Amino acid sequence: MTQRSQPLYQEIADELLDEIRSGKLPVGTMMPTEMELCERFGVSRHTIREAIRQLGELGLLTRQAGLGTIVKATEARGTYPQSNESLDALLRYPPETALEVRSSEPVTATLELAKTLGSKVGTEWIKISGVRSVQGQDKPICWTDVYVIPEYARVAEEIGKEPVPVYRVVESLFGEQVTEVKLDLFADGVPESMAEAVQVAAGTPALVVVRRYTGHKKRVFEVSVSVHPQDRFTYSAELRRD
Amino acid sequence: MTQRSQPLYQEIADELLDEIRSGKLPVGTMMPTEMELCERFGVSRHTIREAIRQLGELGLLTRQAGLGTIVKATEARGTYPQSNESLDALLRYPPETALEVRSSEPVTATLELAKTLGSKVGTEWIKISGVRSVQGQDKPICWTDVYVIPEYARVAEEIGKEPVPVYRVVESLFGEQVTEVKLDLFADGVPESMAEAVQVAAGTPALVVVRRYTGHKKRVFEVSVSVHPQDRFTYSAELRRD
DNA sequence: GTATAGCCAATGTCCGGACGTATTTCTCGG
DNA sequence: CCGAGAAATACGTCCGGACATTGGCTATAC
Repeated sequence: MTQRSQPLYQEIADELLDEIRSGKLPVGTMMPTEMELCERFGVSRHTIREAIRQLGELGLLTRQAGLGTIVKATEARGTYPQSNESLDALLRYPPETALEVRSSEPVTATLELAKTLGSKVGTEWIKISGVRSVQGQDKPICWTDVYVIPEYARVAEEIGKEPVPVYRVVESLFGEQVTEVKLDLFADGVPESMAEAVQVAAGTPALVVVRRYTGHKKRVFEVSVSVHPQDRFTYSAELRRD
Repeated sequence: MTQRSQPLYQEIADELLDEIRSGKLPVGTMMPTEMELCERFGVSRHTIREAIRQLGELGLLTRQAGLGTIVKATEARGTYPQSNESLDALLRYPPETALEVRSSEPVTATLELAKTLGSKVGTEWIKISGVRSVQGQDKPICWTDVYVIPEYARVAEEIGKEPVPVYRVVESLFGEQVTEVKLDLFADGVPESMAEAVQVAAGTPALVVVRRYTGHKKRVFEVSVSVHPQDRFTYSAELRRD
């Protein structure tokens, strides 16, 4: 029976993939049912299920008992995963750096700040600001503004005691686990307000890294904005094909 | 039968996972055979295979016909995958942009260039330079220097004809498939040599994105260095816990 | 008009069986 | 003792069957 170079289920998966890619089975539409595919290919339900499973694992289909199988995408999902690393490493959080808190205060989100925070105008936050340094080095690697929800105001007292990221302090004090992080990197000039603290001239090119942390309560509970003057920090990533 | 909160195969997978984690089934050793597990748990081979498959998909086991099932790891791999996206999207390659080639020439890697390229001093490259623009917009979003190995010099003639990334042109002309990309992002000032082309003042803050492409021949075949003046490009990523 | 219950369709779980392919071990012959 | 072939072991593919769970639609009752 299996005298082919590929198993039957793989051949069927490939054929269905071609149909998805060609638009014959468009994104958003229902696939034929398992029974219809059994008839069409003249194979058992088991083989069809395995073929569908292959496509599902590629992220092309989603299946719902009672409803059916829906085409979700035309291309295999991230076949180029990030390397296997912890969240800290994935975020390229500067390792072994302590945040030296310079100020801590409640703020209300203006239009511009709301855009940065990804929150609504008028929302309340605790803003904790300071410089982050690598131990043993003269110049700070960045200025950081950390915004946390008022419920977690107490982290301000704990930050800086250990060289750990703020989200880990939140995690340990309040049990809020990170489920998602959104990351933005862009170029800007170092604002005058923080130039002296990081020991550069105002306007010096800087890499700005914004990290928005969402927890299991489905809300953004922390946003950090780090301003790295040029030559102090490089964000690096490695993407590998399986 | 299925009056439990979890399917049988999931319960068995969980139990086996506990044994792997506790060291009762150490990394590097053989798991019990399918038949042994059928007897032990009093279930069908199908159910055992599904349980094993779950652990296999987590990267904890590898299976070999004729040999058996080997414990490979004690922890599920990378629980913080990058979001499900194609390579283009993962690289945050500016979409629908065409590279307008301004120059193309052979270069020899100086010490500084070798550092950027991740290659040795003295190696030969073809340097293809130009601006990248979004169709319909006035200002280019970046200046790009693309370095390819001399073997792929011919891409210079093809670049810019379609709004596709250079590595895709290489792929289609020469069949070299990307297996790995290393990505660096840092801040710099726009050099005087490219300031006019991107319509900013020299020294303007810029996000510099270096992408190094390795192919299946295990060598870096392309390096691109894009200089994005401030306010023209943001690199964004989303990391989610499963 | 709305809510609820029932029915049907579609996927999910689990059983059993048979044969194919890969790997290792054992046996027999030179 | 060594090599070749056969047998045993273990996973991979594929078939068939049955029942459970999920989701949507339709009909009926209030």
